[in-house]
Amino acid sequence: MSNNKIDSVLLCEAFKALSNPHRLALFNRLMNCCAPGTKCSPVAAVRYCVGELGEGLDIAPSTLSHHLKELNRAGLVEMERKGKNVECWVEPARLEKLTTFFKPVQND
Amino acid sequence: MSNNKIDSVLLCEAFKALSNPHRLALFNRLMNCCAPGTKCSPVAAVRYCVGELGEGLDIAPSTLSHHLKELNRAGLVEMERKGKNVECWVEPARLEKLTTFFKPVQND
DNA sequence: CCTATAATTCGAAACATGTCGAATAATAAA
DNA sequence: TTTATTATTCGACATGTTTCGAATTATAGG
Repeated sequence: MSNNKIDSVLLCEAFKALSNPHRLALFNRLMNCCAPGTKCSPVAAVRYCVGELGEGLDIAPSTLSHHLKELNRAGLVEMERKGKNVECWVEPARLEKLTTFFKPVQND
Repeated sequence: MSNNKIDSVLLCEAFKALSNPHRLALFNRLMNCCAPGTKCSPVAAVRYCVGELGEGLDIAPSTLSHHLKELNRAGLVEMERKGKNVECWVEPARLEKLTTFFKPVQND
């Protein structure tokens, strides 16, 4: 099926990225981008800029930048400069990998 | 709905537990307990003992014990002594929490 | 009780991570 | 060009993590 060895390395890196409270909060903010009660596909994700994502988290800009870089390195978050800002959004493909990991094997 | 603050702490601890290659391998072994192509509910999980789980991982018994303890602390794995051995199995409730985290919010 | 097996605890060493402030880079606007 | 805004890089420090071997505990069987 799929290359299990490579997959587990990618998975491990994703989990490591999400293992920090600040990074989990940042990722969660990006993932649940829509108003509560509103349907929102992760593909059509809203693009926060770096500064907005850190609001209320009480961490230095340098620390925020570092965490976003980690999420990006892990393949969970994409980033693109847009003027003075840098926009961020969730990578749907990697998200899919994570969801399938926890599902029990089913063949029917 | 659910207490978001507590949930994120639990999630974070679970991700931290899975962020180590050895621990991810151990958890994966416990989760995919059934033969490939066989249906296997995580509820009716096979119970490996500690020593069996570490086979082929090339780590010291003390290290193995430490990692299992971490998985247990994170609420991912349950453990119970059975004679000389200690049996381990996946906690289905926590597994459910992880699967739902990645699902996009849907109200319809 | 003594021995063997399975697992855990403890202490130490090497290594990785989270955090900050200061300095730097990239862009926009006056 | 100069200034303001947004974000990143760098170096440093404190704290955590991973790993091992040695000692210890728990249990079963002679």
